[in-house]
Amino acid sequence: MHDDETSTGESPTGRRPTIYDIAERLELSPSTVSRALHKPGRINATTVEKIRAVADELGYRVNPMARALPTGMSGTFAVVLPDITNPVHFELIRGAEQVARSHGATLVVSESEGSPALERETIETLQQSVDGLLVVASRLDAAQLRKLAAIKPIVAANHSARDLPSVTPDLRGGLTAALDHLHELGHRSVAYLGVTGLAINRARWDILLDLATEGSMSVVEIGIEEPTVDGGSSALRRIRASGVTAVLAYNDLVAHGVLRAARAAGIDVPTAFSVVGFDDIFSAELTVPALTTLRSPLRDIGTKAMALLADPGTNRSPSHVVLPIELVTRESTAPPPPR
Amino acid sequence: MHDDETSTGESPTGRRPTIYDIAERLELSPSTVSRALHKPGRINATTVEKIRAVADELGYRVNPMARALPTGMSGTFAVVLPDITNPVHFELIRGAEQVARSHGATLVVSESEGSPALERETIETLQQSVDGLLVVASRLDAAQLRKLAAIKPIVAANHSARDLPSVTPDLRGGLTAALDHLHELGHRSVAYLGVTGLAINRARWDILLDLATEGSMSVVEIGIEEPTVDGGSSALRRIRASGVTAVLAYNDLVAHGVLRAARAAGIDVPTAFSVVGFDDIFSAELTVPALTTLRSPLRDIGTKAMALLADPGTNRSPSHVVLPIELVTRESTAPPPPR
DNA sequence: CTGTTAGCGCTTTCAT
DNA sequence: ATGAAAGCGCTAACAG
Repeated sequence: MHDDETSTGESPTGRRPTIYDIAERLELSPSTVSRALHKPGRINATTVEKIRAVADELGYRVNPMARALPTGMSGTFAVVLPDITNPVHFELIRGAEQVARSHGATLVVSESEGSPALERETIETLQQSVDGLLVVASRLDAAQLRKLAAIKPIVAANHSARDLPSVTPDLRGGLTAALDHLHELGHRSVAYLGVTGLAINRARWDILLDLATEGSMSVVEIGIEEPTVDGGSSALRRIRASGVTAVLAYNDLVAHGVLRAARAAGIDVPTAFSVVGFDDIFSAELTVPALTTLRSPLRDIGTKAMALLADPGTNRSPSHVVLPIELVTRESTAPPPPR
Repeated sequence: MHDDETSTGESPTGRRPTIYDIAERLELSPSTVSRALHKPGRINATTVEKIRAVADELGYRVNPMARALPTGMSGTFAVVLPDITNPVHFELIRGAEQVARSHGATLVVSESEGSPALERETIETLQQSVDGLLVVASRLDAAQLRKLAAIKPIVAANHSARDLPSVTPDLRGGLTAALDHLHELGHRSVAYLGVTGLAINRARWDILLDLATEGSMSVVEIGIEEPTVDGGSSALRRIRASGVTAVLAYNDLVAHGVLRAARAAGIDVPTAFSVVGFDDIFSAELTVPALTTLRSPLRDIGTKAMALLADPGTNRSPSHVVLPIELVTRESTAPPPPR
């Protein structure tokens, strides 16, 4: 059996060829090879040809490390986020990955486990080897981030940071739509299921407070520990005790948890109370009842944020991009029970 | 407002200090600093102290790039997978990330979009800057992978590759359990909803064929294009046409799709037919009916695979680790309809 | 225990 | 259009 049918015929040795190898082969200087490969136009067209030919005959690839040393540019960007397991982040990562790739860059993903200290540590370490960082749902405050950004550009995704470029969803718009929807259905008192201690949570709560004051809606906060399915489940008793007729969940995972707990307890949603999620992750339409949720433009946030980051013209100026949130009405919201 | 309360007092300049800066400050040689920081025991304890002190006074961090050049070790590993968006990969990535971190290494995640050519390209590029690769659900054949592995170690995760270390779930065991379960319920004909053209798919199908021959079960394959929710939905008509009373889905996403389509068509699962998923992603228990599924030890696969990869003693020897699969029985399976 | 020297692979003046 | 040489930050012999 012959299994040698590879396109690029790399040498059998375990060592990758360098520009020296190809320079030697052609009796040229390494600098010429370097230029031929990366500075179009500055070298005789026919020598470029030859160099190219030998390059892929040898299966040459530039060594990004070696390249990064003199230039200070690594061609890689990092995204650091609190929890890589949260489906919310995936579309964001994917958007970012796609844009990074279109710039010929690589993406590094790193998790900070929701710890500010670890987040800081991660950023400082990563800064040595990337051209910029995408910080998602940071647990660090604006001042710290600004200071870190002095070394390598940082753009904030999914949370705002005063002095940094940021890409965020239009929380106010989205929350308004959700509250209006609930109000139209007849609800007058809603609970917000938030994760205590997160900056983004505070922002939402503030807006909700504003909105409630404006409209004729009463709103209470029910704090949960973790933005997970289990976190949501654990809140059921308090939801029932609070007497609200609708709940706004921190995210879809939490909403899933509420649904699961309600179902387990024999409580029908949306008959007993309505549930609105946040994010519209893929499973939101698969539950029963299917989840009414605020669709956050995750993919676009990732795309936009990476575009800002990859462009030297924008990655330092604090431009705040705000993307619209859409209310997706499904089955988990209905008029409140008569009382 | 004073906002200077950072722990490590880094210099106001945008340039990170090097070992030269700290060597100069202490009138030592750079190599002493290098050793003090990374070769414990070889340097006078008190000088190490001083060096440490100056180091974090200056906010020093090693530059991994500079370090990688002479050593050939970058301290980063890559995981390349077909689709970063597939929840199946979440836990695997997370497991890998955790182990990588415990080795002080960074993880790069890269997507190949299911294209063999792009996968190859991605691997070759990444090889220059990582110490090893975790290739998940590869679309490349064993020969190609073996050849690529000549440069940097590759371990195969979630699919086997003859000459490479691999970590895979016990497909045969799992499928046996699923078929037994179905058989006990009274099913005698099942369809396998596979993604045509994937190596791992072929493996499953072969096992299924084996198993069907052994037991008294007839099995047909229904091919779908993509292992996604939509892919699953699109198969409903063919499932109904085939006359089978149970279906084994390629993964939970596909199963979700079948459930969704059935629900939309007013067909009740499991009354009309049973559905068994694969993987047990977090949303499997949230659907209605909750999904009976084969729980693949994703997290452990990630953990194990990265452990093999990070250990120079194991990352070249083709050890095949097989992890057990567990059948999780929920609501989507029941006796077949009487006929 | 510590200093000197050379180089990792590539880019980049400065020459020619 | 091409070459020579220096250097990016760090490590690794090889001396002392």
